[in-house]
Amino acid sequence: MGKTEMICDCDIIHKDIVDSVRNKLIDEDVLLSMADFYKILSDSTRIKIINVLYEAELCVCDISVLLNMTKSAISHQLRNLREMNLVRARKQGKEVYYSLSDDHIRKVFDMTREHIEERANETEC
Amino acid sequence: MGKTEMICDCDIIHKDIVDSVRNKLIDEDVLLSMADFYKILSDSTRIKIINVLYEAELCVCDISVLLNMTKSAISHQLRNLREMNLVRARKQGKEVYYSLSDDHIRKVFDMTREHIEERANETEC
DNA sequence: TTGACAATTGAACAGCTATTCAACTATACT
DNA sequence: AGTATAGTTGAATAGCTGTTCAATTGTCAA
Repeated sequence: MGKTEMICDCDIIHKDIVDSVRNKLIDEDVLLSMADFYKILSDSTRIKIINVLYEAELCVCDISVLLNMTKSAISHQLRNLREMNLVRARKQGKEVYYSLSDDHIRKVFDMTREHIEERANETEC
Repeated sequence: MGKTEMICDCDIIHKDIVDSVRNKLIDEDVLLSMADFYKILSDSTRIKIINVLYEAELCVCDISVLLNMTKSAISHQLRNLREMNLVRARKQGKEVYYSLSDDHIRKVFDMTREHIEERANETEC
């Protein structure tokens, strides 16, 4: 019964609990998308870009100065953020201005920030 | 004035905007902690572990069966999750039972899930 | 048209990380 | 004590990813 191939070599599996949990699991595609969503925010350069765009619409040049990184490095990461629909681009003359694509990312950002700063206070003791 | 070393080679920097943004930026340590927080959730195996522990306290064996992965792989990732205080371990006899360490991770998980599923609906058209 | 510059792109490289494998620890049972 | 099993650990490997560098595109101005 169950999987044809069992990688695990255990005897003590709590069959009833395992079966119960299995029925409640989230669809794997959704889980993978969630992981991808977190992944895009898990890089220090990208989170810094989100942070500066949180405050204003900026061109690649401005972001480069604020982060003290090359335009190339910034441009590569902006591409990733754009592909995940976290930022949008607006071209005006030679420059391209970037901004956060919607308010959802702001909420996620705020929430995580609060979480981190709470944790920082907790560990003070 | 400004940084001693300028990596960026731009001329058109919007000095007023850049200065204004710079004053509002979040402390770098907090940003790095936020990135680390996202990083721990950005792996498919870890997010699956969170998902199963969301439903019940489980031993390593149970998790291995549910994810169809070796105990070693699961154990390595549980270690990462433990170090980030996302899960806690309770030893009972030979087995070690894992559970989510608090409700905060549940809220973050729920929120992201909603976000992903909304996005999935939007892109249906 | 020519020159200058903002921005993008692709290839290469270096650093990181998840899984595998084997060895090991700890606990329970006989 | 001896055996079996749950779980952990460290080293090695393979795959992924962020930055750099050089080349290129697109736009503006003379």
